[in-house]
Amino acid sequence: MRYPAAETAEKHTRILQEATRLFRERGFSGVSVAEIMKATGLTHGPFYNHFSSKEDLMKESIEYGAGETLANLETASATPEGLMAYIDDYLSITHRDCPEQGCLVATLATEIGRENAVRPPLTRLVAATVDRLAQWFPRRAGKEARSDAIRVYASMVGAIILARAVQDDKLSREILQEVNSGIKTMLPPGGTP
Amino acid sequence: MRYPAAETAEKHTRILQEATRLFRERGFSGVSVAEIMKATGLTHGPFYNHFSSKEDLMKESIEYGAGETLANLETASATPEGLMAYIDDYLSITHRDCPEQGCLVATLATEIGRENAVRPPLTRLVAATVDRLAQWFPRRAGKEARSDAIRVYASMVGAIILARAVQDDKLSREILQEVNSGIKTMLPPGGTP
DNA sequence: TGTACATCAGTGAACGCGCGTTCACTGATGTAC
DNA sequence: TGTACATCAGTGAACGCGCGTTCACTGATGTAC
Repeated sequence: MRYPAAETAEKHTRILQEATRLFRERGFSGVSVAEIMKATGLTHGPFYNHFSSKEDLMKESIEYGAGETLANLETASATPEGLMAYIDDYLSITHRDCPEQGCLVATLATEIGRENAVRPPLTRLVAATVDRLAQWFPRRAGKEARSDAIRVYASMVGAIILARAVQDDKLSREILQEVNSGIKTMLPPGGTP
Repeated sequence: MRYPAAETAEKHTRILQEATRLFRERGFSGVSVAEIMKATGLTHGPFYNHFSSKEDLMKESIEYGAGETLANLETASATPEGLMAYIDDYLSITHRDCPEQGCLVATLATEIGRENAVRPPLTRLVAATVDRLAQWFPRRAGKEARSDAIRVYASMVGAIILARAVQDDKLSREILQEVNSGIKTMLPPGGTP
């Protein structure tokens, strides 16, 4: 049957939201189209009324998630305290244990191959994150702001991946804690950008 | 038909080698049992003469690869120059482009869930790598050797994952280069352990 | 040493299953008059 | 404003396919005598 136009647009967004959540939780190949549609309360048939393929959804999902991620980073990095809190959250036990609400680079980066529609939006997200972080490191003497931003970002991504992988809570917490305190020594001691 | 006992043992190893190579290249779920067996020159049937399940192979594969990885690290880190070269290799374009010969943590860490036979051997690999690297950072004043080792390892893993994910060769090389030079400033300037 | 037979890794067809995707059909909505 | 009809998102069965896994069978090897 025919549905109101507003409902249709809303359902498109709902599929994207559920897909983004599930992809972050279990990866692209760990989630089926039917499961995503079930999470939105629909059967799997109308999926192809909204997206041309699963890969198309993956791409749109990354774009959707990247937009949210960058908006959060933008807001958080408006103040020095905000950026500190952002890094604390990224390297928190909560982020480690709840990937479905967390960084999509950390969960999905290894799964995209050399030929994949998901690469361009993910590339833009990484580039934009580096650019934004670089605005926060101009103060340290003798260091390039952008170099520090890249080092900080790489260590954050590496830390959350290692912390999630190891089956040893003590080691896992140690990784998050040590990388966090390492980054804090690089941040300007209270200055504004 | 029956085969010589020596051949059987050798085939077990060959399956492990091919599986380890393919898993690193395309992840656990990206490689089928039939494909692994084909790579060893056999049909897929006798797989279950060697392993009880695919997950069992994944576990043995990580153990096999971890042994190789740690042996390489042990040899390389016998001298300061060796460790430098090890880090250069890890953050090289070759390692970025040839995951099938590279670090299995970088390729497989995100794919293991919370309930997975692969976690224990991977945890041992991470713990052993941190322990080994920590032997190289006792010289810097005012820093804990183990803290530095964790920061270095996390940034290496993060850097290779980001460098592989982005579809932008300039940014990709920049990530590898900046993380590399960042680590070099942490290494003792030529001392022995 | 020669013969008869049990062993068991490899063969390859087959299994059940879940996947991504398709499609004939439904029926309330939106539109034309 | 009321009526007739075209629209099209949702339904749910079905598709072809590749997956992990199983199994009856093969036949050279290793062993018992």
